[in-house]
Amino acid sequence: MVNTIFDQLRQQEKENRRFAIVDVAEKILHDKGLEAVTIRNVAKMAGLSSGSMYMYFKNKEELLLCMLVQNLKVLKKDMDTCMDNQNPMEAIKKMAYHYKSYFIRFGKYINILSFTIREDSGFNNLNPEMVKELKDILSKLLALVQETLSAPPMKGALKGLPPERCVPVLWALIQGLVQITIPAPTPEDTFFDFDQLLEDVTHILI
Amino acid sequence: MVNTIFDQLRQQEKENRRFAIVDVAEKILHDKGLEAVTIRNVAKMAGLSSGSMYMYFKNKEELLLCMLVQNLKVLKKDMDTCMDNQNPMEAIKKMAYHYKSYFIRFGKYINILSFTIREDSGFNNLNPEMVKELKDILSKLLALVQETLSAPPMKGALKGLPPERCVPVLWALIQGLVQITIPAPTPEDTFFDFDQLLEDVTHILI
Amino acid sequence: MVNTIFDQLRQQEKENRRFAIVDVAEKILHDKGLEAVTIRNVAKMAGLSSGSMYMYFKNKEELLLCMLVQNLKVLKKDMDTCMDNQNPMEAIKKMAYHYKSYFIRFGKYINILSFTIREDSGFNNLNPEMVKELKDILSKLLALVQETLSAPPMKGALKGLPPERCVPVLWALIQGLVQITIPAPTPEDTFFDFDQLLEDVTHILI
Amino acid sequence: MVNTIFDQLRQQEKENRRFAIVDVAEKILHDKGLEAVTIRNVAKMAGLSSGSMYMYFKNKEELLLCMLVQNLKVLKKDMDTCMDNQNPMEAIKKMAYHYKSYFIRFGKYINILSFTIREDSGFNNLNPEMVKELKDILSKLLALVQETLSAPPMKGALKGLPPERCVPVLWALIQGLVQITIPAPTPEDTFFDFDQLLEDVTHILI
DNA sequence: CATGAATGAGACTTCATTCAT
DNA sequence: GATGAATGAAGTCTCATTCAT
Repeated sequence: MVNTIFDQLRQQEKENRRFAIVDVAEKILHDKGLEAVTIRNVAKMAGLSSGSMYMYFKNKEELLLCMLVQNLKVLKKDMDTCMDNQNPMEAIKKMAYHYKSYFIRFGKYINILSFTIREDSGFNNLNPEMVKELKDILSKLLALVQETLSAPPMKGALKGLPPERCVPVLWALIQGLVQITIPAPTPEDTFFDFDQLLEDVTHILI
Repeated sequence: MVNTIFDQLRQQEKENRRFAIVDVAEKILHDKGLEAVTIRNVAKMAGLSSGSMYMYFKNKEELLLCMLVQNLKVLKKDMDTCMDNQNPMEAIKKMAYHYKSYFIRFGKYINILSFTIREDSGFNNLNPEMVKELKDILSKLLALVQETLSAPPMKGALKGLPPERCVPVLWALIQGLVQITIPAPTPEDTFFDFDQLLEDVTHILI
Repeated sequence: MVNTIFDQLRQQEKENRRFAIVDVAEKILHDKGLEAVTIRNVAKMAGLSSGSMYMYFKNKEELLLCMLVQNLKVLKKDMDTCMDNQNPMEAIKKMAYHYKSYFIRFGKYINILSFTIREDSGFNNLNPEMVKELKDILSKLLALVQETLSAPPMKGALKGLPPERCVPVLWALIQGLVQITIPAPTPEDTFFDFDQLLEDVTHILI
Repeated sequence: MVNTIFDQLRQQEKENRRFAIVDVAEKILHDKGLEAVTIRNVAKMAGLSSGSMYMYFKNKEELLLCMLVQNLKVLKKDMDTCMDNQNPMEAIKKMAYHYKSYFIRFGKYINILSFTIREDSGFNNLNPEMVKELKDILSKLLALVQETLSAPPMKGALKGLPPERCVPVLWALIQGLVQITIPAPTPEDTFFDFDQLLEDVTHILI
């Protein structure tokens, strides 16, 4: 009931530890793939017992969702910085880079759709609040892109298509672009080059 | 030692059974999701013992890879039919539909990247021959698209970009397009509409 | 060392809190079943930390034992009120109702035998004092029944069997009666009807 | 499809092993109590891996249900032998003994009601066929008692109460009787004596 | 060839209990 | 006194894979 200063501290500490755990989980995700992201592994790497994991996350799904949200927040923040740019085309290119970074860091392993479109794929135990938070961030991201596309120099660039219809076009493009240019560990397995492709795309778009 | 007619028959039979098993696996994949694709489930549905599965596939991974190859073959065949089309733009739209179909049927569950870029994520035991076959089909697919883009009416359409550079642009676009328009079970969760988006994209491209 | 007035107060307060906790535990027991009666759940519902539970109960077993004792006390009190009744047969019927109430409230979930006959089944860490208290109440309950059976109108009712031998007969009957008439959630699964059965039993007895 | 002789053998063997496992489980139940009846413990004692337990039982609940059914079958068989008896009162006494034996062996630990009245108490995953079998045996048992009570010498014994209403009275009596005379490990903790009580009850009943 | 019983590691999760603060 | 974070053992269950028959 009483919200003592101590409670606040505790709350803060808990939040920090959640961050730390998510960081560890992300490292495992990146180093060994999604299958290696088990409660046990994460706990061990984070230096706690697997039982303790459940103090910070209701279950494994929540941990994953947390990772996604955290990554999206970073992405959002990165994208925000692009807004200052005078040249919207430049802004969009930068956004593409940020999305690439996000994708390689996280999106490559877990698709955002798994959470928003839950269907049956095992995500049923999620904290509704967190799901809401997720959808919020998503909306804001889309709004950001739309805003960029509505800026004067960009307006009408895409053959006069209204900005709200440009957004999905752009997103699809960037999403696909990033995906097919994911760098393989051995260069000869990497199909396409991101920078070249991005150049070509912007060339076509305007 | 001797390559009798019998050996050939056996070989052929084996191949047929592999097909049959893969079909079953695919049905399970689509009906119940990736998690339900277990060796046991597939074996039971196919009417053989789980032990026998290992006569046809070295591993579970190989089964999955086989599924991918089989699906890519279908995609390839579907795409081939688009070539006849007089109008390259129409051809490309049709290709997009075929890709969508492939994606919903298979690509949605298992990303091609998991196999080509193996890295770590658990695919280490693959038959190199099959991996080679996979890459072959992939190349052919890309060649097909490129061919379409090189046809006279299309030539120079994308702001004069040479066809080999148009291919990835197009692929990225379609890949992303399909991905972000995946229909959710509840309509209100489906973010964008495939047909609308496809319209807009083609409008912009030419 | 010195038994100050403060110590007494503390003692009293501790006792009160024990009561409160047991009440909470009972509510959980009835609402969600025995499995939900965990130290954590009880603590949370009672508004204290799980660690603090151990200030009031040596361990979980003791909490359960405490619940039993408290319920038996209520049963005893309820039964006491039956004594006033002029008609012993009526008194006995009322007792049966009280026992039924006790059974549905508590006995159904935790059998008294688990505590008195400890043997093995996990109850080894009990406070001997409490076990003694439990046995005391039990004795008093039996004495009560015997007293009722010794009252003039009842005397000799059960074919002249001496009261002390009637007690177990009666108890067995009531215990069994209550048990086999426990109401199932769906009426068609409830085997027998308590009231009817009670009628029949009394009809036979006298 | 084809029901070969081999399949039959296998079926039989599987059945036998189920029996064996149930036996082991029962031993554990009796020796260490219900809480000790874990899949792990049973598997270890039976000499298999815990994973293998799931070849024989869909889940833990099914194992328990199986134990119950098996025990009820024995009880039923035992009770059948009582029918020959010329004297129905003797038959009933013998039934009581058999029930006692069943109760000490099994009923004491797991109440039949837990299965038939499932409510929420954790039994939700049961094989409906087995539940049906359970209810069948139960019905037959009750029918048996009723038949005994309908035999001429018994007819009208219980103050003319019709046999179908005598059944629950009797069952309640025996159930309660057995329950309150359960022998404690230390004699001084055993409240009442079964034989004495049974004598008294029959004395009263007729 | 084919079978399916068996394995054993490992997944998630819960909970009574302890202990530094 | 009180707290609640942390533990660690134990629970149920699944699954790819092997191997005697």
